Amino acid sequence: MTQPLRTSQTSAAADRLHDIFPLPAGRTLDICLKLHSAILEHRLAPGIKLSEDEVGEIYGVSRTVVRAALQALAHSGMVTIEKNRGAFVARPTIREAHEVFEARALIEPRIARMTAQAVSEADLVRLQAHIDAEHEALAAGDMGKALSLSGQFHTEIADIANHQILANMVRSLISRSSLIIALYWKRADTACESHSHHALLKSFAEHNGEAAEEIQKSHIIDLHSGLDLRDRLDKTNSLAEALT
Amino acid sequence: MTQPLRTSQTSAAADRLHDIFPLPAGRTLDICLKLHSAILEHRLAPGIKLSEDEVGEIYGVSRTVVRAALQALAHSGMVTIEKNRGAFVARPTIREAHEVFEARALIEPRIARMTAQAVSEADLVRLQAHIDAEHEALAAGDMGKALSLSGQFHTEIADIANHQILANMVRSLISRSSLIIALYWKRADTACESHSHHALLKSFAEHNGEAAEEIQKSHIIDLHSGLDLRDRLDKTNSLAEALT
DNA sequence: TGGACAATTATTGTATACGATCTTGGTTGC
DNA sequence: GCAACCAAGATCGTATACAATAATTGTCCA
Repeated sequence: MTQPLRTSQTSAAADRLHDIFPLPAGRTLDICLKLHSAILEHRLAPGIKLSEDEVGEIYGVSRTVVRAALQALAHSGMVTIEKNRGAFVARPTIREAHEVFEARALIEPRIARMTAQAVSEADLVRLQAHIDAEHEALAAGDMGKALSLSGQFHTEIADIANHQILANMVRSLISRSSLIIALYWKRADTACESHSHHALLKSFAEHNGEAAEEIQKSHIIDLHSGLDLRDRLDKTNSLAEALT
Repeated sequence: MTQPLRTSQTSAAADRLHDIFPLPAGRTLDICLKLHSAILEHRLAPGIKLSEDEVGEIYGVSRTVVRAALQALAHSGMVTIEKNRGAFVARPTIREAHEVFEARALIEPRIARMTAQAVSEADLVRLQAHIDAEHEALAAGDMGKALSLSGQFHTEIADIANHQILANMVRSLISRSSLIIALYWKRADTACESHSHHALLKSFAEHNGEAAEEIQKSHIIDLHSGLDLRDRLDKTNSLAEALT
């Protein structure tokens, strides 16, 4: 297909994102993707209010389209909508955080196995480039970008597996993981991550599904353990953290 | 909590359904649930057009709320929306059908294992009552109701497992399964199904997670094999099937 | 001075109106 | 007679206006 006009980020990743939002391409989808990437890049912190008027004015569209976009985001778990109160960037609870990573630990290893079977040479090259970019961002100290790329690595794997439904589940889980990491990440070093990704890629190159599954499982569990999910004041408003 | 006014069907099932649609309770949610159950009960066949004006007039609401409801249903995969053409009850492709049951075969056995651990006496009683109702419907020859109850049985199990994210995934998959069954079911006898459900319940009563996982896995695979997913004209409009 | 109540303000929920796009039926030219 | 084109109708996409609800702030009384 010819490259359609795309206003933001890498078109490859953006194109795949269409699958999450079952919206006929248009302004609504644009707003969706913009808010989505803003949240993924941690430019919109969890809990922030997304006023319809405000968002509409920023992007130059009516509340109607903003509403549709917010509802779409709500369905993917990135936004919560409260009746007569408005939409907010989601603040996953500790419990949700556990559930997300448990779900990932269930689904992604299976995906990895499928990917090891279906992967092509071009895919391997693309994944390697992704890892390089991740290293690069890490070396530059751009932690936010590194984490974002790390998530995209997982979604790319899911795409290669050629299983749309599981891939969309993974995508949704990874989006939520981004919010969870924004709230609960404790580990300073993400070096081990890159190592996992490299090992995973190696197993793909060897078409070793068993190994890929095992590596991915360990990797997810490792990520899970990298969160600080102790029961500190969970329901704290932004007020409390401003006063610490 | 006090029983809120609920316009349709059993409140227990309906209450849980709220989780699928992240909408603040209101007319939009009502329409969503009504269309949802209509589709699940096979009263709306796959492919049927859901005109905004038409639906709005039926339920006495504006197109605005109907639109929101249709978009919500689109997110859950029950409805497809085509730009400038409208919304239709989804027609899962053969590929999607495979994917749905593959995903179920991955997730539901794990859920079953968790349920075996978390199940209470009250849960067991409720599940048994569900099986009885299923037998009853089957004896009465009401195949549609039996299938609907069969699906609800799976969602109830997911609720007991106490894992919201996986439960919602299962709910979504089962909703789509209903559409798939409407399109591709070939097996005349569903007796084996009831047997599986009974065996599952027994493993729950014994808190035998291993057994529950294995039984559920076999059960899902069995359901999958009960579909006629040969490559007959897949993209057929309602026209072709009207001329057979 | 503290709390409860009431009016104001702001924001969302819903309906309606208008413009854009697609479908459909008829007409015209070849 | 056939195909292509054009116009009319219908449906969706979007914007705007009004109504309903919740948060806030100011005021009054104990």
